[in-house]
Amino acid sequence: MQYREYLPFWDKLTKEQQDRIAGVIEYRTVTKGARIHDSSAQCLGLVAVKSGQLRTYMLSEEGREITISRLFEYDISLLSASCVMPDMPLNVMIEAEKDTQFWSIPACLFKNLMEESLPVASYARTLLSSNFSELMWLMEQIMWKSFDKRLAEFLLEEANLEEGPVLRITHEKIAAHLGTAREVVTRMLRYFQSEAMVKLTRGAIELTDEAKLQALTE
Amino acid sequence: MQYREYLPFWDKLTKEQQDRIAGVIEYRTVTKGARIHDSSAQCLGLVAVKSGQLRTYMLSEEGREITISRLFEYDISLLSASCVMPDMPLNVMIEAEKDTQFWSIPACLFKNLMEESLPVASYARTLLSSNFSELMWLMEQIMWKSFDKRLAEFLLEEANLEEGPVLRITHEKIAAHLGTAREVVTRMLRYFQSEAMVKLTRGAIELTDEAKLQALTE
DNA sequence: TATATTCTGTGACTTTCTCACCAAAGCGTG
DNA sequence: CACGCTTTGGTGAGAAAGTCACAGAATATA
Repeated sequence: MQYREYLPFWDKLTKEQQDRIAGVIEYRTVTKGARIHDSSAQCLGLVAVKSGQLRTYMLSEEGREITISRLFEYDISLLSASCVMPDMPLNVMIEAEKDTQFWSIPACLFKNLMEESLPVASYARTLLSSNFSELMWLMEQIMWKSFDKRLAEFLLEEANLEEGPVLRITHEKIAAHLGTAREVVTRMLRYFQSEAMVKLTRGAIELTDEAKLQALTE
Repeated sequence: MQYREYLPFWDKLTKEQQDRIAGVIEYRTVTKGARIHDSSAQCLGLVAVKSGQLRTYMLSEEGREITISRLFEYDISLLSASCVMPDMPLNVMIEAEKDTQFWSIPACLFKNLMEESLPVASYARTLLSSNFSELMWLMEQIMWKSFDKRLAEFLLEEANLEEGPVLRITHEKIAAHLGTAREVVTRMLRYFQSEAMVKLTRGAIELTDEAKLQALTE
């Protein structure tokens, strides 16, 4: 029942609408690494994260990935509802970066709600608009920033999430986040190490000079 | 007054709302090459194209460009209204690729309409969702497709627009559309010519083997 | 015609990506 | 522990794409 607080538009719904949600909303627990949505499967609908961490990403035919966005507690994603949106089939996948608990509202119900409730339509519009901005930002990064800057930024971000200077992540994963090849990450990290910005060990990266990394991003 | 037919949500508005639009809607005529919106200037709001052709694009600090979308008759864009959308300042520019006539509704009015009219909110949501899809598609192109395929696709698209196999466009412009450097375009075009797919002359490109270009894109 | 401007062509170099392969570290089982 | 297996990281060679500098050709303009 506590899902109300995770749905910002809840209070703006009629009793009847709330009941409809209550009737079909699903609560799920997934473990780290689980893939909870792919473009082939039927639509998951709206996803509201209760705890943990999800990652949305694009997947190429050759198996290359790039992270589009990351979802934390109280975040909501409509990407998985893209099937009710017009036209193009988006190759968006969602997987759990940590053990995660979330609710999902089937796409068809949410679509109906958007069509009959102004607050829901507004909320969806705001969300989409913010997703759009973020995608534009990502595109700017990819198009116009050199890889050393992008990697430095990623490492700092990651350190922030982990709340410590030691990241337990493989080069492979980093490559998937940034949409490049593992070798490229390895080589750049070695360069960072030679400049004393990081210390590399198997499966972990320790940031030894965050200021220097920060300087690099600018 | 004929702008009604260019605003798909017009019939769903109240008389009062229609009057408010009528009071502030602007009709403008611009000539080819004109820049009608940049991220610095105040918001243009919603743009509805009556005739001609507009191009929305991103601009990097170094002056590099990449085309995000192209707008033709009956197309509507909210990009220029991004200021009313949350957060990030988008570096989106709009310029006229041909002499163009369009209407614009100020962002603040449109924002109000979205908040009070379900059909308008719905329409905006649909538009945003479709913009998002297109941006995702563009990103896939950039990330996973080699440049020869992207260029071939662009040439064919352009030939379609011009309704003829002779494109009057410079390498520089193509580079701006595709987000790359002019030299890269020149070299690839020379390669296409050596393969008898195009014939190059100053300021123009003739497609001499569209089938072969088509084959390249797949 | 003379001059300026725009457009295209090219070589040399850097960055990023790809491919192929190898080595080291950890894991599980007998 | 010893053995093989899997995961992770390292590296060279070469291709693709972007950068820089400059030059020549075509066109516009004076």
